[in-house]
Amino acid sequence: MDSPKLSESPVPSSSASASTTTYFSSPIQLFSELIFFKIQHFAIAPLLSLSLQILAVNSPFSNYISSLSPIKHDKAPHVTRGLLGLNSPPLVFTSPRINTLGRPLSSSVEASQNGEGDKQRTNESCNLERSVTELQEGLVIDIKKEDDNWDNVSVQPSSSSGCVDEYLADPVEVDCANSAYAVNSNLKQSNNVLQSSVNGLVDSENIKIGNKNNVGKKVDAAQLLSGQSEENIERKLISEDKSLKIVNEQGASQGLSDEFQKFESDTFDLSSKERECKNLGPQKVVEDHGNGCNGFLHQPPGSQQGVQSFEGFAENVGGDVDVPVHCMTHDLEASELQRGMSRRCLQFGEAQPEARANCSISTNLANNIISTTSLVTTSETEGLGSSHLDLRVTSRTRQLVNLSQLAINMIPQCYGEKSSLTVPKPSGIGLHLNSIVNAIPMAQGGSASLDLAQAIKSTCQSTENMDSCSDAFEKVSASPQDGTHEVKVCTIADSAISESLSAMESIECNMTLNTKRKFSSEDGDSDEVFDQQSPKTKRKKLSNNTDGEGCKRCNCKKTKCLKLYCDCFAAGIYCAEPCSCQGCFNRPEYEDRVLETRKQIESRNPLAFAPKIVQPFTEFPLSIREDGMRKTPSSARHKRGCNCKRSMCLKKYCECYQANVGCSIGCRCEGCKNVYGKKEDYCVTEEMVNRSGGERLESRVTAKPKKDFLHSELCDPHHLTPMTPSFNCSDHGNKASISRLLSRRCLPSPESDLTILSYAKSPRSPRTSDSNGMLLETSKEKMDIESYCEGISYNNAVVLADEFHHTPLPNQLSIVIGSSSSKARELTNHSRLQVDPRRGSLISGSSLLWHSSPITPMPPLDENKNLQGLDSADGGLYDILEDDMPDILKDTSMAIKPVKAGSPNGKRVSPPHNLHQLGSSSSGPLRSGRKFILKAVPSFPPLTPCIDSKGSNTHSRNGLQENRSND
DNA sequence: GAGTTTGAAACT
DNA sequence: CAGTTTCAAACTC
Repeated sequence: MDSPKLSESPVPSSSASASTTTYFSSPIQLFSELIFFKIQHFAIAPLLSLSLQILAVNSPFSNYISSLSPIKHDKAPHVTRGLLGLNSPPLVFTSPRINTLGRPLSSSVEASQNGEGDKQRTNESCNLERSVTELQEGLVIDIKKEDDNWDNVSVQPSSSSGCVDEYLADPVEVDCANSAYAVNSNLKQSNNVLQSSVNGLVDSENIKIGNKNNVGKKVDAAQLLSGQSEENIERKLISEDKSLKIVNEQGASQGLSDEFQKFESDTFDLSSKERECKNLGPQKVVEDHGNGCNGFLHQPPGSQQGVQSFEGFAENVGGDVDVPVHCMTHDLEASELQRGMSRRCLQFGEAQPEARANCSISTNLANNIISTTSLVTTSETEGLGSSHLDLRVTSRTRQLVNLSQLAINMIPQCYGEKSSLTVPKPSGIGLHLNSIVNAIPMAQGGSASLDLAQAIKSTCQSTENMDSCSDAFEKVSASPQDGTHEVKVCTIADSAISESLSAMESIECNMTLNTKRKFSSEDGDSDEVFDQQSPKTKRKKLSNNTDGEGCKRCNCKKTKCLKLYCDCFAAGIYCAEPCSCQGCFNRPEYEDRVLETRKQIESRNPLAFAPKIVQPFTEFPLSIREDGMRKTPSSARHKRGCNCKRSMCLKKYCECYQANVGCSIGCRCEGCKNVYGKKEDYCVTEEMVNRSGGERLESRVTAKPKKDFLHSELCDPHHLTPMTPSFNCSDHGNKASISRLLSRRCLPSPESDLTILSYAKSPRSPRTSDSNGMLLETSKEKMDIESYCEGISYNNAVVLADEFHHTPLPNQLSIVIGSSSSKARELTNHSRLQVDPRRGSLISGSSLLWHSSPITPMPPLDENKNLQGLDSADGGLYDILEDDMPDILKDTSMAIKPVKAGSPNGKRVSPPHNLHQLGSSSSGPLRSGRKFILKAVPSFPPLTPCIDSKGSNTHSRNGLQENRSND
């Protein structure tokens, strides 16, 4: 796809116009081609496009300058352009996808036309240095002029690059995902910078941001006024690029970008820029300018090596592109630039905490989400305090930059950032390994941070939520200051969550929570007050709140909320006002203690914080679904099973019943009468499945039901928890249970993040079918809501499926099956796998979500399989996606649909008789890319070990379960 | 609201 | 691993 587009765009053009260009005429063309090729395979096209743009920008810019004025002054603008070049990618981001390429291409074309390509770059780099000084003098005006010129030029190219736009769109997304690093720190600045850069560099057409011109100018002017060097500007531009990407993605998907940008621009511009500038030396800046886009791409380099994550990949791609380009002219410079970029990244990371205070859309949230998916270990989270960026980078690198990440990026950063600012503490939330907390800097009150993250998640999950997010952003933007921001953010997030949940019945609870939280946050030490409150009063509150039961909280008296007895602690969330606990240590103030305790518990039982409800792995395979075997009994089951003796699994004493799931083989209950499904029935159904279509699954995954559970868990630990909520909603009408699950586990708990899949699955269960249509709908809505964020989990699932399909069975299977012991590992593995394997697919998927990307088609197929498998018979996930999923998700869903709707034969989807077959069938043109990704996956150091461990764990568990069943 | 029941979690 | 104790939620009155 990309290549053709490129070929089109490159087609000749008059040098004077510079709009059209001979892309390939110059060596740059070769690079570009290579880049595109890579991009196509990896779905990293956006990055490549960015790099290309940078190159083009530099060259054309220099040309333009040379032509325009003898004065080096022009160079300065070039420098700015170089910066802009850096920005140019953002421009692409800013204008979602579309025109960015065109401009860069045009710029590149111009350069190529000049025939100087590399030379120009070198010249530009020199010019950049000059320009740095000049810019301070008042280059701004020049830049504007240049921008105008560029606009003219770019416009033409843009027109030519209709296809390119599509590419760009994807790249943007990818960039966003990749940019996660810088995003945090840069987002704030990036908005303004991007706007400015866009104004200068990008054509007005490309830029979709309404205020960009004004804002960007303001920013530039402000920077100049402030006396900051061009470096700052460049840095800003870089950051802007990232931020713009993110913003663009968001905006494209949901229009949040505008608000978000506004917010960011309002809050952050100068401070973050200044910070960045401080870190960067002028030389570095110059270098960066010289490389412009390259630098942007290079940002990740540090992570690239170690990380195999998508970002790393994208970065690598960018790096590759850059490298050749630089090699053309300045290898040394390129290396330096890369260094500079890496430095910037680090610096940004450092700066990020501060920036976070500004409440830019949070990469933090994204990180949190990602972390939830990736399951960053607590140890990782520990380091949060000082270096959020590092953690992020690592987590990100480990984690795959999936669509989920993109979605995460979409999530407002305000929360995390603010929290970080206000609270120096490391992300406290990380209570659950599974949970997002780890990655996020939860400086804020633990509960609040958790709530925010959750809220963000929820908001992100649903399109409606997106709206709420936007609203929240607006609100945040409205509140300028950090402290207030935090509170507001929390409230907003809560509100958003509540909104999303409202459909789910938990609204009331959320509202109360929100209000309480608001008060608490506003008041400052509400927690203390709350703690001080008598348990009775608390209980009253709880009872009031718990009318819907969504808001229930713990009432621990002796455990100090540091044991699994405490629902809050078990859910990985901090205790909050609703809790009536006494002597509670499950609070942000005692984060260290909480983390330690968690570690201890996890050391004993790695799955202690894993979701208890698991979707049987057997559902995963499509064949089963097609057969319809699995549809009947609710697939979701309690991971460990209950041990009821007197309640007959008909009361909430029974965890299975409480989770609205049927009992399974794993249960040791006596006289089971579980309404959702008796243990006996479950065994029967399992046998049926195994006999009929289960063979496939059995061959690879598991023949035994328990194993299925384990596998599902292992594969997607997150899946487990989520499932329950849906069930709750559907069947009993146990709003309480539902609300509880939703409020706690689904929303607040990190587990919930992953739940999407389970939710989707849950509908299948007969119970759900039995449940009222209303309930079902609500469950779907819930699923939808969460699904958005859970896109991550979704992606994970997809990845897993892809892995099954693509990778040689043994390894992948091992990965997928990965022992339950380390869910976090699994998650990380999955995420990684996703990233790597999916770069193509996932990215595409993400791109698809955000914008249709050329790559998407391929991934969907795999995803479809995965989804199908996940969805099982009902395809609840599918439905969910269709219903309320954001466009992005819808896109993915769309991709998925064909698979489901269509016969297994569906276009590219091969009938999934066996996982192997699926894997083989799934690949299409993208396949190569996927394979590539897969290869990359193994390279991830953490993955393999994790996988191995998982595999062993799973097996052990399976054995245990089997033993139990035998017993 | 107090007390009882229940089963998971923790401990030995 | 099994048995016991502890704990907090669920439930009953």
